[in-house]
Amino acid sequence: MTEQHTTNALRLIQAAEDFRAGLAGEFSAVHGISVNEFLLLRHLERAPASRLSRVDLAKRMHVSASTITRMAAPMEKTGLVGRQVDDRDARLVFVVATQSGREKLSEALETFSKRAGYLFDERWDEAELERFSMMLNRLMGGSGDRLA
Amino acid sequence: MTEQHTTNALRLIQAAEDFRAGLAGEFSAVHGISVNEFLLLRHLERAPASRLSRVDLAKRMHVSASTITRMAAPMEKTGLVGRQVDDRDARLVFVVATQSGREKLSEALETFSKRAGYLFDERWDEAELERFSMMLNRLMGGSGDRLA
DNA sequence: TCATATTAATTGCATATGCAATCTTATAGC
DNA sequence: GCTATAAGATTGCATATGCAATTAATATGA
Repeated sequence: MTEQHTTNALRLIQAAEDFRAGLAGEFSAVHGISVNEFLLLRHLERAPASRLSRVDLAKRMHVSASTITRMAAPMEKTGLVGRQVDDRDARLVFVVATQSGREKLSEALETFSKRAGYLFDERWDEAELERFSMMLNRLMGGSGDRLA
Repeated sequence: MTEQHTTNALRLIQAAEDFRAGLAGEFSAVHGISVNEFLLLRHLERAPASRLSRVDLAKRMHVSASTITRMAAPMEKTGLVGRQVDDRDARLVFVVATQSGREKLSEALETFSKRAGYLFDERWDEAELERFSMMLNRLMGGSGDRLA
């Protein structure tokens, strides 16, 4: 029934935004990065050689290529990411995670996990968590470029 | 286990953003509104008397009060919402849905439902949809101000 | 009742982001 | 090999948004 689909999609959006909003303040205060910067680092971590071209990142993050250019600039300054021009195709400029960037991601993931724990803990048993995970996995379809 | 919580939260964010990104283009092209404007109208629809103060809307949408002020202005111009100053407390300025705004929401909800259908249909049976709905409901906790 | 503190809304300024144009490099067709 | 086309990245300009300061109105307390 369409009604149930609609309700589920609305709740999906709201649950994600509620969680993300709570995360934003703590990330900024504790780690000095935005949620989007965290997600960028996470995408890099899950990519081969910890690097992605700007267009790849843009597609994965649902933002424009110019946004990636502008996000990467200050992250290069603070040493979280580096820049690598492809040897064969000089148009490609990879964003690559640095050691510092990997450490920052690791710290931020602890905060993330703590909040994820608040979100699920005490209310979910293991079977439910597993089922929920598989359901979300199905929602995301077959594209291999996932955060998790 | 923390690992499972983290995975679930990451997937929750990604699934929501994937869906929302697809929605954005069609909303803009077909209905001439942004996803945020759609959500604002939806919050109004679900509020008593189809109206909410700016601070209430801001809390529900996880944006600042100034953003609500600036979102409402063009929506007043195009007639989607009106403005009502409270009789007892002259500080309160309600954003109230107009007939035109309700119709716009109704049209946009059709697009939304269609895409929600793509998202779930063919892959989910009714029991799963119901279970997923309840799971998301639990995630959102007890606050009564929901989109669904 | 008056002074103080609090709350809602708005506005200035800074940042973030998208779109379109541009630049550079690579690919395709001949 | 040369020209036309396409793709990746960047930049200019417009819009969106948050934070802090401001203004208006209400609530609180002596």
